[in-house]
Amino acid sequence: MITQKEPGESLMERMRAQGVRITPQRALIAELLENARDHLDADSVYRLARRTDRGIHRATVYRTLATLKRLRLIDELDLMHVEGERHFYEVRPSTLHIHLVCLSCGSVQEPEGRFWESMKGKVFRETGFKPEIVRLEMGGRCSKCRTGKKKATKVRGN
Amino acid sequence: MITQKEPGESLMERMRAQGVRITPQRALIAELLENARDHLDADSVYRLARRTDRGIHRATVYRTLATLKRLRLIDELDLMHVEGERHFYEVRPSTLHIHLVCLSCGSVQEPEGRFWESMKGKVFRETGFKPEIVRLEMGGRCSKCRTGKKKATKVRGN
DNA sequence: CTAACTGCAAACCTTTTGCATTGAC
DNA sequence: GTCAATGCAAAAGGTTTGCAGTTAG
Repeated sequence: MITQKEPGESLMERMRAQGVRITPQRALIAELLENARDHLDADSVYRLARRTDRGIHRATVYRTLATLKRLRLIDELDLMHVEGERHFYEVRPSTLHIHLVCLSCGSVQEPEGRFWESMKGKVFRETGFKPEIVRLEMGGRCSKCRTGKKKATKVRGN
Repeated sequence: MITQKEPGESLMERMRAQGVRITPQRALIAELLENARDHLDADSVYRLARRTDRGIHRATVYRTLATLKRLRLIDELDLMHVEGERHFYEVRPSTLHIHLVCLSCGSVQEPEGRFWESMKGKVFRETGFKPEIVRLEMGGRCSKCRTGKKKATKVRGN
């Protein structure tokens, strides 16, 4: 769901365009992030990367994620901490979307739309604050968990 | 700024109403959270609490914050991690507001308004997801930092 | 009185850092 | 060839937990 390929360049091409030195490790991490079916946290990236490169080090993963974040090529998410204190990452999407995290089953929905996009302009017009990064996460109950059994599978506080 | 007193009961009264055992430590922590002028993180709560109760323990602070969070009496914020990985807390406000975190100076604005409140209904109507906790944080540049000197005081990635 | 809470200390988990070596451009 | 990135290991930072003693209701 998070992998609607950007029309433009790949993450690696954009890294190169930003003047970042392309190492095999970075290329691998970029590819993993782009092809991920779910949101990955640092440890997931590390374990996936090790399938291809046995020697890759955790520190390299962290450093690469930090670089990508600094270049605004990926966004960092907390997903309401339903899964502990990990941070998750996604390739920065072209249109703003929000994350609906079900506190019962842990599923994450990502509705898109003009409505969310309009928030940035509204904030700027009303406060003079120029938003660059938007993180909108809602915790609650997805329709399945609400209509189905009341007993939640995996209730989390926040 | 975050202390517009709720019309209803105090945080401690609401804890009691929820069946939580009121200890001096919990009463103290609740009072600190309610009277805080800024957003507090766990360590700030701990240090403030120690001014009154020398013997209070960090673990008690963490456990009380977790309890309040579970009861939905306080909300947890990350404030875009401009200050590291700490979590900040605020007494759950009656009206939804958003947090605008300046990546240059670290200031936090909290505009309120119907617009943000309307997001919950919109999400529910369009997706069937019932939002309980909303966390909307934007990172960017506040008007001062944009109009003033271009060199930021304290630039942070995200 | 008793279940729930506290203080304590140790563990835990994720992330960061200094340094010598390796490698991209 | 040179500067930047990697692997390594150690430390940092923030949070959690098991346990024995204490206390609110």
